[in-house]
Amino acid sequence: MKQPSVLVVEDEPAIAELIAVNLRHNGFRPTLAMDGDSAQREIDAMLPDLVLLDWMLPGASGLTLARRWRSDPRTKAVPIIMLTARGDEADRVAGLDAGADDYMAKPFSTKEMLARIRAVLRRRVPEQSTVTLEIGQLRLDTATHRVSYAEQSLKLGPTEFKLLQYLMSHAERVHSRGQLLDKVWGDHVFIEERTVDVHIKRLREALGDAAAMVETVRGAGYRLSAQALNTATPARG
Amino acid sequence: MKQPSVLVVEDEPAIAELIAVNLRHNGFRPTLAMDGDSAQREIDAMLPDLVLLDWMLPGASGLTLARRWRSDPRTKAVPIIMLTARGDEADRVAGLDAGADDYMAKPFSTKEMLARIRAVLRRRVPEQSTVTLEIGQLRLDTATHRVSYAEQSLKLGPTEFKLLQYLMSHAERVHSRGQLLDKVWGDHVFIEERTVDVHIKRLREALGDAAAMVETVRGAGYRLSAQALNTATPARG
DNA sequence: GGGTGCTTGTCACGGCCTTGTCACAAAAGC
DNA sequence: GCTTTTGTGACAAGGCCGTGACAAGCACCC
Repeated sequence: MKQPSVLVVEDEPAIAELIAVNLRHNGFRPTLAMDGDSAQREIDAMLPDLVLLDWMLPGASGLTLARRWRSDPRTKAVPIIMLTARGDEADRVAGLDAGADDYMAKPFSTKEMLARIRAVLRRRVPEQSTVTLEIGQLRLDTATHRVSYAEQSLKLGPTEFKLLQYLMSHAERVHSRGQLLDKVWGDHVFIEERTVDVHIKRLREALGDAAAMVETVRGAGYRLSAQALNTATPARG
Repeated sequence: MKQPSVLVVEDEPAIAELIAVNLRHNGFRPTLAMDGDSAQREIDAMLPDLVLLDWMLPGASGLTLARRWRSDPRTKAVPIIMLTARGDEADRVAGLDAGADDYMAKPFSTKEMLARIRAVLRRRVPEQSTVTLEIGQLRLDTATHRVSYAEQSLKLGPTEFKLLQYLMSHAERVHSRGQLLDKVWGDHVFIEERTVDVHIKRLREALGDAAAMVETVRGAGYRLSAQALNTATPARG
């Protein structure tokens, strides 16, 4: 899951905004709802990956919402973390009973919030699939995070790894800088297109003998090709 | 696992017998214990594959037993399902805190009980499949809880042992901090991801010469590798 | 019961690596 | 020759990771 969406149901604007800022800053896409009705509308519009649900709400209480969502087949699987007032243990119990996956007592730290969110999300995601990509003598294994060329192990940084992974899974095809930014960096980032050039250079450095497999297509972008090695530099006239 | 053994700790004879009958009918081998002391004796005599533990017990309470078993290296890996009285949800929280893998509120259906038992057993399977793990010169024996490298015996703490056990049973593969938290600590805990780093450090200290086998994969997680010792510093660029 | 030692989770600090950007050099196309 | 596009070295900022310190929890022992 690249950018998990989180629906934050919280009526105090200050707290809601604080939560949202922290979520956004840590790779989540928060949506805000100030009361039960708008929360329901948000849920109807689009299922989030997770709900942060305040216990005390104007309109329908958090408990009611949790119960309703849990009984609806469409929303049943969405994890819910309840936010309860400090020391209000009875609420926690009722919250868990209503089907919440976890609870947090206010006030809570940003770290705790993120830890719990990640833990709850983690539970839903099955083991990542193990894929080995192979183009010519170039081999990339996502499970072991290893890259090798002609049995020789190569060392690349995180970004170069992702870049190569994308190029290998779409080999023999030209990708514009914009497309690479979308697919490798994510479709929300604002990064200079020329930065791709720099990472292509770093990738070529790391690839060593296999550097020639990364072809430049002038005016269009880059391409990974198995053919490139043979037709490296045809004789010049 | 052919016929998983289940220790049923329950003081009401009628309920205990009902559970036992259902278990036997569905391919399990139940053992009964009516109180905390006899439960402890059963555990001492033979490790079951799973424990069904009633919260209310004469003698040591279920909570105490769960805590004790979780802190003992020998019994730490045995999954525990707590049985709580209906409406006594505060107990659930405490039970999960004490390290229970799951809880069931009485009364529960046979179907639910079997489903939860199977789910918990499924989660633990990898640990019970192997007795002696061996990667390179590193050897780990789950039965005797001994670890050695090049015939040299090593001493590691409980958490480091479990961490190494998981890494060895999934060697050469990169595991994110989140995955390690799930598999080694359990998926009901809320622990800082950075805490994994600290235990990796402690594991490396304990491993001595074999420390290099524990590789850091920047931006991805950790990996146990037999090759790590040979390829000390692969050339870059 | 209180002390002692071990284990464990958290934090803060610091160092090293990664990364995005720029400026300029080199190459390609016209 | 001139313009456009791409390669590349340098660099500052930030992120990631290793590590020592510390406090809380717990078992064990007197």
